[in-house]
Amino acid sequence: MGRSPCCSKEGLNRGAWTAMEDKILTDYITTHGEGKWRNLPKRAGLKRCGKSCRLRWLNYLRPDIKRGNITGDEEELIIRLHNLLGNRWSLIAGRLPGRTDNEIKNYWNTNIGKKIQGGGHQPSSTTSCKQIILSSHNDREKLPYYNPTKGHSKASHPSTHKAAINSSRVVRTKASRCTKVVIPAAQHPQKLNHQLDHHGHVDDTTKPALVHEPSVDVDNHDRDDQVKDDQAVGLQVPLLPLISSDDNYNNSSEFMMDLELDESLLSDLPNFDFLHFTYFGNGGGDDDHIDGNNFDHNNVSTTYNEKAQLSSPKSDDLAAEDMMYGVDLGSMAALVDPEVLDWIRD
DNA sequence: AATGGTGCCAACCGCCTAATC
DNA sequence: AGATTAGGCGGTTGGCACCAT
Repeated sequence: MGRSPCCSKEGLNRGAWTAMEDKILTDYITTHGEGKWRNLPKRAGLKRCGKSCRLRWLNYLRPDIKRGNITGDEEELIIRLHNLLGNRWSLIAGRLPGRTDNEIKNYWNTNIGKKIQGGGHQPSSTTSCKQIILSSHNDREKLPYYNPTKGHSKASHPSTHKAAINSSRVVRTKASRCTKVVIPAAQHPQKLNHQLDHHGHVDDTTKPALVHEPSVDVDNHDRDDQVKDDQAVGLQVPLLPLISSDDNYNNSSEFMMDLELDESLLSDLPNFDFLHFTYFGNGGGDDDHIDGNNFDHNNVSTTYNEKAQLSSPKSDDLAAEDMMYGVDLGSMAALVDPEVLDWIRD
């Protein structure tokens, strides 16, 4: 019944990989391709667990991996995505071609977290981490962040912040297969004019954000395949969705789709505190400022909920119909595409 | 030069979900 | 349908390098 065991851990090598092991693994995968990790060690002649082989390949040996020198743009992107997704390192890594989830996780724990904790962060680019985070969550700085200066003290380790993160306004996602296709609102071409190029800058020539094929497992889908898929359908892969004040809330569906919103994420929407989820904007105080190089916005600080209330009013019956999980879908209309709402109602 | 503290990162651990039988 | 496992993920840790004293 079921599958046979992955591997016996007895007699297997552990710890750091040798150059010879790396070569064997690389040669084998170059010849036979990825996957079948369970049988790979035996076939390749490695005394390693398949799981270990997979990890070594994905995090270190893949030819397309960029190592070290995380740029300021990448750092900003990591911060923004982490702000939205929390410790979903694989999702964050999926938006940073050539970067691994492990690398981003390590970078966060050793660099960004410390900078934020210190409060005096000045990243390699012009925008501070703190500014980026405070721009959307002015109270986020109250959360305890990992302080690496204490080494591996459990008292200061990120794991102790799970509760804080889980209780924060991070959108929680789950790894699951996307079974619905949501066509972005292409009828609003002006909304598609602002995408970030791979340097985090606005690219007015960018094509629409991608909508994945329905059978694609967006969470587990390999990011390189994802990029290939994106390119295959002639779409540029935006590294980060951009909400502009010009677009107002109307492009929120693309915003969510670009973050690979699936059913599970939608199911988490009721837990999302829209009331306090403010737009990134460059108006207001210092802490509410985003570098204009990346966000050329007007002074926007209206919350999604406020936007929703400004949107089309609904009758009581409709309002009742639209209540789901205690959330007014009418209010959510400001956040998601109408077609998405229809689908949720179904 | 020796020692201790700290930072960094590769690798392991344990859990979860989908796949398989 | 239920049991079992592979693959994937985030959390955690061991060990090396670097630096200060």
